[in-house]
Amino acid sequence: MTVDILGAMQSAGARLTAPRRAVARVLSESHGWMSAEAITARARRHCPSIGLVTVYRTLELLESLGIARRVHGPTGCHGYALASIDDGHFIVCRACQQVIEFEGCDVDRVVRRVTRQTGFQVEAHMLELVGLCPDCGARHRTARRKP
Amino acid sequence: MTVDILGAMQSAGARLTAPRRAVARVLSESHGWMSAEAITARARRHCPSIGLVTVYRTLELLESLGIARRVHGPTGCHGYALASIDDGHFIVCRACQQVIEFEGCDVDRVVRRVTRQTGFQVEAHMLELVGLCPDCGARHRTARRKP
DNA sequence: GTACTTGCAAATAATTTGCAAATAT
DNA sequence: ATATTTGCAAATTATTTGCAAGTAC
Repeated sequence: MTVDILGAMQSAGARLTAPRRAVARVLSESHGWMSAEAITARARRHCPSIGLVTVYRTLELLESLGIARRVHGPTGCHGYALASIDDGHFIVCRACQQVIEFEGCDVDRVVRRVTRQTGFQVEAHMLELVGLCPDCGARHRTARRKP
Repeated sequence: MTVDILGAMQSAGARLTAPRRAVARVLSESHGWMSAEAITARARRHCPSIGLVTVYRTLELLESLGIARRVHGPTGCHGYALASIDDGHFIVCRACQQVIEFEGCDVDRVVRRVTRQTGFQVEAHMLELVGLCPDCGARHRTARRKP
C-alpha cells in the first residue's frame, strides 16, 4: 500500500478490523474507481463475511479522513477511489474507469475572479476531468480505422 | 424567460406540452438549483396533473439540449439548474442553494498539462464551486458575532 | 390520424438506519 | 471490560421502465 491507510485510520482512533483492512486493500490495489458494490465483491476475498453496509461505512470513514474521494459521473456519484494528494483531483477514463490523480488545478485564479464578480465566498471546489486513457484511446482509434 | 427554452425544445423537434412548459417556467423562475421533486411540486401550480416521471423526462430532454445542467453536491447529484452559457459552470451557495453561472474556467491550462503528463485524451471536465452567497455569508458572520 | 407524450404503478438502484451479536483494544 | 464495529433486514431516497390513455402537430 502506497499510502498508510491502516495507520491513518488507527491514528484517527478507529479500530483496525478485518473488514476495514479488506476495503483498504481493495482500494489500494485498484487503479480505477470502484462502486461500493464492486468493492464489496472484491473485499470478500479477504474478508468473506463483509457486507455492503460496512463498505459504505468504511468509505465514509476513509472519506472523512481524506483518504478516499468520490468520483462523480455524469450519471451520478457512484464511485470511490483513493486520494493521496491533499486537495487533488481525478482524471477518469470513461472506458475503463481508470483514475489518475493530479494536483494543482489552477482554479485559484478563477476562484478569485468569480469571488470578485459574484460576491460569493468560495469554500470548496470540485474539478474532475473525463476522457480516454492512453490504452483506451489507442483501442478507440484502431476500432474506428476499420469499422 | 431569459433563454428561449420553449423555442429550443421546439426546434429540436420536441412537442410543446403543458408539462414541459411548466418545467421550463419553474426552472427559469428559480435562482437556485432544484431537485426533481421540488420542480414537480412547483410545476403543479401551472400544470396540476404533472407527475415526477415527466419532470425527470423533461429534465433529461433539457439536459440533452444543453439548457439544463445537473448540480452535483458532495452528497450526490440531486439538483438541476438552467444553463445558459455553453460550457459554463456553477457556483452554488451551500446555504440557500442559489446558483450563479460563470464562464471561462481557465481549465485549459490544467487540461493541457494533465494531457501531457498522463497521456489521457481529455474530452470533458466538470467544475463546480461551492461556498456562501453574499447574503448567506453576511448572515453567517452576524450569527457568529453573537453566539 | 399518427407519432410523440403523459401519468400511473411497479421495478431498479443507491444508500441509510435500527439493533442485537461480535470484537479490537 | 467496554465502547466500537459488524451484518442483517428493512427503510429511504432517487431514478427508470412498461404500458395504456391522452394530445400536439
